[in-house]
Amino acid sequence: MTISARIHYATLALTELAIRHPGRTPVAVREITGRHGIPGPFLVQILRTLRSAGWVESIRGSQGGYRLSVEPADLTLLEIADVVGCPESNCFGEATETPANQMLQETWEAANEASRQVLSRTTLAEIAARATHGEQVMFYI
Amino acid sequence: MTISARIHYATLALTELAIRHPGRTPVAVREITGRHGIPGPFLVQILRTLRSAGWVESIRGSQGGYRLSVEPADLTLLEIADVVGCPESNCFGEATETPANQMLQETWEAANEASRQVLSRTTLAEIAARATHGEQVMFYI
DNA sequence: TAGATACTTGATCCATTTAGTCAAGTATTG
DNA sequence: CAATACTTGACTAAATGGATCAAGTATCTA
Repeated sequence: MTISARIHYATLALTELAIRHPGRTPVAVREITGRHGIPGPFLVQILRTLRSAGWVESIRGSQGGYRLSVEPADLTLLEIADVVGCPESNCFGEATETPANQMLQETWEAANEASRQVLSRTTLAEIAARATHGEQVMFYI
Repeated sequence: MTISARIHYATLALTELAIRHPGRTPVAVREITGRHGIPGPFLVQILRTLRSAGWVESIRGSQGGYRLSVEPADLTLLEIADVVGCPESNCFGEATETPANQMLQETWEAANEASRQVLSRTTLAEIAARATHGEQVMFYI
């Protein structure tokens, strides 16, 4: 579970959309890239992935933008990382199946699973809630 | 904590040396690459790193090879991964310090720490012991 | 209906990392 | 002296991650 910039950006963007979720107003890409330091066209690429995952929907034309199409509480950081990140190919050492090899594979797997557990316990809603706390916007909702 | 082939190979090699540790006989590179499916010159490169970490010593000349210079029980998988793996640069998002950004950084860090915990709880000695069990060599020592 | 806004798509590029190789050299043993 | 085996440094090749561009399409507003 390496957290790439892609995963980080994706989560930031989703957080932004989650904060603006209640109103259901589309948020333009430029608004997201402006607030966080995300390179423009790169975010577009990431949003494409998020859309094909069914988590955001896009509205074209003027006044268009992106909008969350799932409940923030239903989306965990693990799911985001799995969809946006790379396929995770933890399968070396197929060649020789020595006991040492197998034992190690299991340990690597256990370590990986531990970090996945952590990510699966945090939802987008929690991130958004705590993020808005910091910005003192909580009280205006 | 991505487990690269480099880390996997390094641990396999150290395990091999740990098994042969009691006798203190040097083990040639070829013996290690033979038993596990490790590409020859690549392992040499890895062993160089292990030597500069002070974990193995090399004996030149005929009958030479590599030998463990630490106790297997004192070496954890985490230490191996840290020395052999890449430097781990988890520092994106320095640009904007939004609350969302900070929260995420903490969560990524927590996930990473969880997997490090797992790796820190397994020692080379345990791997070696269980590996020899499988090979039924335990009884001949 | 024109024009501005904003998403869509596909191709492309660059830098870094990872994996793996080669060759010339040095030390040790028998 | 010859065989064995480590030493060193440079080098290549493929994959991945990060990022950009340009031409196109849809929508709203004046």
